[in-house]
Amino acid sequence: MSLPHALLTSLMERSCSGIDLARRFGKSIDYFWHASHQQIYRELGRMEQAGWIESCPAPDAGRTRKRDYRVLATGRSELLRWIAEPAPLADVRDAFLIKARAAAILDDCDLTVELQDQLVIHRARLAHYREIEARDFAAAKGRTRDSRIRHMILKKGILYEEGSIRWAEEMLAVLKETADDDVTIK
Amino acid sequence: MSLPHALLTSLMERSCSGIDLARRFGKSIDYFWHASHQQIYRELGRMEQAGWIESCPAPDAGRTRKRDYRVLATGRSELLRWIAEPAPLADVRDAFLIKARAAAILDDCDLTVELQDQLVIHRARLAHYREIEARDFAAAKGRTRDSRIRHMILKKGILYEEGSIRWAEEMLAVLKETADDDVTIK
DNA sequence: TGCTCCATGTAACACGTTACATGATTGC
DNA sequence: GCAATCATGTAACGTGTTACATGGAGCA
Repeated sequence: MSLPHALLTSLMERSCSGIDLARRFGKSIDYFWHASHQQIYRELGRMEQAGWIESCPAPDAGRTRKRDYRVLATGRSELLRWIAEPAPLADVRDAFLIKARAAAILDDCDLTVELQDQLVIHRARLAHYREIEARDFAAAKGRTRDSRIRHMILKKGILYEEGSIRWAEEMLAVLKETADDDVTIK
Repeated sequence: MSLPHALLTSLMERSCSGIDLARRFGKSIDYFWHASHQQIYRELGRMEQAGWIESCPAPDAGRTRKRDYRVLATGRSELLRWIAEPAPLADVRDAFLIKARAAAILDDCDLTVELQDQLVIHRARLAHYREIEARDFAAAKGRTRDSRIRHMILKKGILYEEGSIRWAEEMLAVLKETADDDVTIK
């Protein structure tokens, strides 16, 4: 149950509307905690009910329903309470590894195309993260605690993409070398 | 919707009962696709309904309800169909990175204890994977396509644990160095 | 006027988790 | 005989996904 706390964190960094929150989520938190805009609106409603946040019409709302949300003291202490209790370890769901396992015993399936598509995406993401790193965390800037921690979060993403790329390349090599081996099902 | 296909794969490797499947899941597939035994039983029921698998009383059932499941031709072609269609990229959910982000702007929270607990677990898992690697994939053995692919799946786990450990150690160092910095909320 | 986009939702459903139920077997 | 364990479930609920609805704004 981490989504509300992710939203609290994001709103503490800066109060904003639901759609802005969804957009900021998509740009940064998304790669380690995905949420759709429907989920975010539902959770914002619950959190306002619970008294963790409050909302008012957004400055640029005009006659629309746009609202800005900000964290209340109750929400802040709820976040602190949640941080203090241990969280489950990171959960990974990788359908491709299921495919690899199936491909080990099945004939007639070629995973190289999908692997190459994945490589393109991983390389693009890595390049993107490196850009952010060069822009926001150049040596001279990364001195405050806040900046160094945010840099570490980015580094986790970089580490993950680098690992994915190295693995995909090695996997492609293995598939190529063993392409003509006999594969039979007993 | 990858769980049924993970189960099909596992059952193609070896037909067995629901509980055996759950146990084998827990030992190998679990780290990249977790499923509880309740989920597995529900899915086995659906798959039998769909005609992908069939079951008969297990040889060692005695008077119990224990049943063995095996994959039918329909299930095998469903698996092939699924492998051919592109799967979504691996999905990671890491609550600790949310905490890190919150800790960057909040005072009064210490993540070092939790990080150290994580390190213990990651190191144990890495040691366990390395044991399996030494036992099952020693140089001379890893020659068949099947064996090399299964080795690559294990290597993904090893890569992941190594990355987690390196990151956690660096993060601990950052938290230590910046422990007495001022943290204020604007 | 009609078309598209923006921002906020609703409804229905599939997936995943938690707690508990059942009947058989095993060990003391 | 009794408790613990094994194997298979059921029920209730919470989370996440998909498809669609609404009403205003911007533009031709």
